[in-house]
Amino acid sequence: MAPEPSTEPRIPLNRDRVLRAAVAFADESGIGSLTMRKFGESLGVEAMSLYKHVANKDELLDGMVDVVFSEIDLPSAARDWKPAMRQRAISAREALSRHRWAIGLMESRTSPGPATLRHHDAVIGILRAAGFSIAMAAHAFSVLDSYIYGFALQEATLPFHTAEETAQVAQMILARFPRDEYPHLTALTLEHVLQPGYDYGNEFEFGLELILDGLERALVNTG
Amino acid sequence: MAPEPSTEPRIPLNRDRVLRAAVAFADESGIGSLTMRKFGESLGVEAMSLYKHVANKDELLDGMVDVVFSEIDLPSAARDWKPAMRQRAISAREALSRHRWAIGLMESRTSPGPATLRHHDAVIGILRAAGFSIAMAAHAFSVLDSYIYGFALQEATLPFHTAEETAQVAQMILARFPRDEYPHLTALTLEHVLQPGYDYGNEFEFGLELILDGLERALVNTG
DNA sequence: ACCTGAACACCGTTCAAGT
DNA sequence: ACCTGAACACCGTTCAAGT
Repeated sequence: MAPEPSTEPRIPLNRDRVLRAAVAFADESGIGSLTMRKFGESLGVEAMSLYKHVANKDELLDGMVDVVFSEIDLPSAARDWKPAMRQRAISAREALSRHRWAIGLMESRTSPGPATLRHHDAVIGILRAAGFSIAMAAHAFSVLDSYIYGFALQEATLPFHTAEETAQVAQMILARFPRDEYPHLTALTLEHVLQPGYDYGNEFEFGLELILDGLERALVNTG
Repeated sequence: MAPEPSTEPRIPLNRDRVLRAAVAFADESGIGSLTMRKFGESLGVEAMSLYKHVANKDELLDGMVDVVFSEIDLPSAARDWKPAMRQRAISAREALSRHRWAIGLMESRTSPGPATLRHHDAVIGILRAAGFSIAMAAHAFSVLDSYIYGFALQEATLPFHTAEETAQVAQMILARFPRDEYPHLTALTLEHVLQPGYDYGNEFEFGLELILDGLERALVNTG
């Protein structure tokens, strides 16, 4: 009853809309500027109205991480386990790269949301169907997710994201200490990182294939 | 409260002492309770006195992470690359496990401290001496560190750290949804996680050996 | 029954006033 | 020249008062 005045095309908020708006806000302004007041203002509501949809800020942050997880492709059960795991790893990295604040939130996260649980369930299901024992499926899950999250964390930590920024930052760091204090780090920076076309993101696939090959070997040897 | 007795010799603060005290404070009370005021109070000084030793709170957090890195064993150049990398990985995990707040801080970290740089330099040096090409040393560095950090992140994220907590939390999560909603996750939890003696930390070595073996293979094949 | 402005108990950081 | 209490501009969250 009591319909909204149609002159005001105000779409009512709900939990889902709040979470998606918060993700967009963090993408644009950084998680550090996401305060209940400023975020509320961006939606045209008072901060206190947000508490209608989330119990508190922690729950908002939990929900945001779950939105990011929902963007990760569920691994396809129609494919062999290896391409399925490869695709979901790449998809996970892309999602965490689109929302760089997400990985830093995971440490303080209290409880996994439905998208997270659904994703974990699908991964375990595919590994089990491929013949991994329960223990080996747990091993595989652990090493793959650790790698994905750790890589995302390193990418988020990098203070540069373009070639120019890379050069600038590397020069600045190198200039801060005598050249012979960290000789190997200096050499690797000069001869590798500062070479044209360098992009740390390209390192992801090397490690991913190394791990997938290792898991294949473990599956063949011991199930 | 509890004003310092003027008879007690007051050891003057310096940057190093402040950083170490902050690490101990975060270990005990959690990084969430580390405010400049409360931390200052724990040292018997006003919050403003801390700004004598660190420019701001961000610099304090940066310094704390560097203290954690300084606790990681530098990899020994006297050993073969594989045992050297294994030992430093285990040492890194232990340090990050002792100071669980540290991994969550890394994402917002602005610039690496001397302990971090020294550590990176030693790792690259050992890999190069073992015959890894520059590109392959960069690959190895990336996959090893991603794995270590990601594992630490997952461990810090786990809402349980003892067997009883594990059982409690698992039961609670399982109770939250119908048993057939996440069947594989449920099965793995019941048949693996809730079995006596389960400790997620034990998963670390499986992935570590898998990665070290993969790197050895890559070294033999391509340098 | 709902909404929200004001208030509360905090933050990090600045700075003028005091020694 | 140093130190620090008070102040400033924020926070997340509560709640009584108003509709």
